[in-house]
Amino acid sequence: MTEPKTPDVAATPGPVKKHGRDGKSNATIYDIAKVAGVNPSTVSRALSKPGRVSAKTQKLIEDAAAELNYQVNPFARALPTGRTSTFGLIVADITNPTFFDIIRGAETTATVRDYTLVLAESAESAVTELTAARRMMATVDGLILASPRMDDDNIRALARDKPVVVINREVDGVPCVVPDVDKGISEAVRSLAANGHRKVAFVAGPPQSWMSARRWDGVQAACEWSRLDAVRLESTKPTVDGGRQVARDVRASGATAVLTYNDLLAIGLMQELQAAGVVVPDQISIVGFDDIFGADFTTPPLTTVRSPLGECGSGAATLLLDLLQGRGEGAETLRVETELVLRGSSGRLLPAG
Amino acid sequence: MTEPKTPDVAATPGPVKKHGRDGKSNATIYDIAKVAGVNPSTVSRALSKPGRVSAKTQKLIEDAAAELNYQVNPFARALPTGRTSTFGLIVADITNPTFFDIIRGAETTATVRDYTLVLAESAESAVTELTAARRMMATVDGLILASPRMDDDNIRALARDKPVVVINREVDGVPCVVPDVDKGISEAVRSLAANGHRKVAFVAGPPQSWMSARRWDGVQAACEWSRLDAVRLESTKPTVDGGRQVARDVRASGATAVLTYNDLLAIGLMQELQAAGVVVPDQISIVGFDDIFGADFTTPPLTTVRSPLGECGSGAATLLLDLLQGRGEGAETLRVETELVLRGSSGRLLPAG
DNA sequence: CAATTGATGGCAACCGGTTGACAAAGCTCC
DNA sequence: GGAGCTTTGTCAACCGGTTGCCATCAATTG
Repeated sequence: MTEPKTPDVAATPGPVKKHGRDGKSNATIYDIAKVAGVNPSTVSRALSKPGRVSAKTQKLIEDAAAELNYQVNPFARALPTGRTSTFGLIVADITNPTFFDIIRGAETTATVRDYTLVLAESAESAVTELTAARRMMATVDGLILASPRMDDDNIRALARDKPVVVINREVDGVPCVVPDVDKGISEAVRSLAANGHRKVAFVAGPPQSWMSARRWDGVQAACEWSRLDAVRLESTKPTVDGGRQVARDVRASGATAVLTYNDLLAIGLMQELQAAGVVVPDQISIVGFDDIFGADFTTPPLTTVRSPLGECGSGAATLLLDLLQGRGEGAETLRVETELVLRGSSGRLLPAG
Repeated sequence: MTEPKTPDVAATPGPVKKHGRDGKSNATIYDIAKVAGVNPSTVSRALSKPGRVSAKTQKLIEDAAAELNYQVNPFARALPTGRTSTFGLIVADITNPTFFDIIRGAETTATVRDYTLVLAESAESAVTELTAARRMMATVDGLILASPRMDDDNIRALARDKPVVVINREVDGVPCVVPDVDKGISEAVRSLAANGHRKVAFVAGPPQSWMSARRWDGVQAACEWSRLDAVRLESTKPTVDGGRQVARDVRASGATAVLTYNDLLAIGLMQELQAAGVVVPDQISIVGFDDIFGADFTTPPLTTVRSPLGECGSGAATLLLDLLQGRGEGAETLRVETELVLRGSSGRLLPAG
């Protein structure tokens, strides 16, 4: 049944492949066609073009397919069509828990809609990122870039080739999913103001991060509104360690409340301050960004401006898949809300003891 | 140059594909052959079989390929060969941070060796897992199963088809990567014994988890060695929430030290105990497993038996790729060491106040 | 100098599913 | 009963590499 069509080569069996395709799992539409007594192309149509063949033939073919437990060969399908039912997700840093939820959201949506997720990381390097993106482009139907580091033009160039969705950054002409930071930030700043704080520090993230710039803008605006002083501090890297390192600057700044570019910085900062005997939140209030996994493990648990990361991931995937399946608009930007998650690391400012 | 070979169909242009392959990025070996003045098959050989063509022709072809900035079409290659330069990783639960490091390790190794990682999750369901595995089998060269929930026979069945590597479980006849828990556990138990504890509770994980069983075995053995009492408690699910729920049982058990199946349980348990006014570690010592991201965010930071998860991921990927590239042995098991990470959640037992 | 050998490139079949063109069959309607 | 239209299935080309077999040609050897 499944013998090769060229009987002559069968004479030289060749090396026995340990994991050959000689199992029972490799029925083709030709096999089905033979069993059902129709032409292979009819089988193809029955299996992919709904309604193109008569109900009777349809059933015949489906039965045969089931009997042979047929599964399409994705490569054979991808070759002529270009469709792969696969999309790529490139994250700046797999180490960073911010992306965990994004990955999860994207993966879940992919599975639900019968797509497969392919994952890559750029190690925070624009060059690596572009390389990975190019490589992926060949094998996927579309691409999601989470917090991309490459410049806008490169992103648009990729988007010209296949659908691309960007997370955590706005790029003209490309569909994006961005948390709208204003609501969360203004909630946070108002809460700090209400607790008697007068001077707020913002610990910035990587210089090339679009989102860091947005957050600093938002903090400035909100502070102006609430008539608070805002100072900006720089971090070396957006990690727990970076947070520890910036503690000195924070104390020197004289601010009684700190917002950090992300939760990792906040956690590191809090650890270092507490180690130095500073009581959080009595002496300094700390507010992070993102509400990553583990943000509530700390003592006190971290107050943070939550970005719905899972929603970002699934939203981006949905946007992309809609685009792929032709029911997408164009380059629309999906805005998701941020909100303040009030926990223990921020609160009333007590008079210095 | 790149016009279709059937000029008649060009008369009916068809719908303009927004993301067609009409860009400049789709040179084929035929284009190269034309430029270099050789046969397509020669191009194919030059590009994949080292030394099969003369150095002169090789150069000619490589230049032409570079000029056209050619990239192989992975599908066209996969179709006749079955090779895809891709492997799959199925994790029980993307939500669970245990897998983050595993994913990262596997992804890094994949990239280094020019493979692509495809990710899927099974949502802790054996059925979903098997479905995902089957689906993947069609598109990957090999598979890594991290903490699989399906039974041994199904794993072996998959392994018969293509190379499979299992993480966090031992399956006869299949290469595995398992943390050797004994060292870490005995360190942990000895430390507890030295601190005056006499009764230790173990909070178990999912009943079908191989690793949970191993850890319980290890705890029993170590306790016997150190002449401690060991009691086993059950958790509803291996999460922070599950840890909270088991707090009542822990207190009722009379144990002064607890080892939990994983860090999430430990963290939840600690939160709940602290909320009830129990002082950790003065009244109860808590030891987790895995040393996941965030295990040191808690106050006190969590003592835990570290499994080198990243190493598991990269080790499994290496094992798999070696197998794929023919330099693997057979079903060898890679054992990685565990070690006690002593932090603040365990320590000397103070006399009850 | 002829014969043997090895290196090199070309030919053509093949992987498995897709799709435009077309023909046969079925159906309606006058 | 036949013209005209719609359904349904077949044919064959095609996607882009891979590879066994063979022809060619140059190099080596007796």
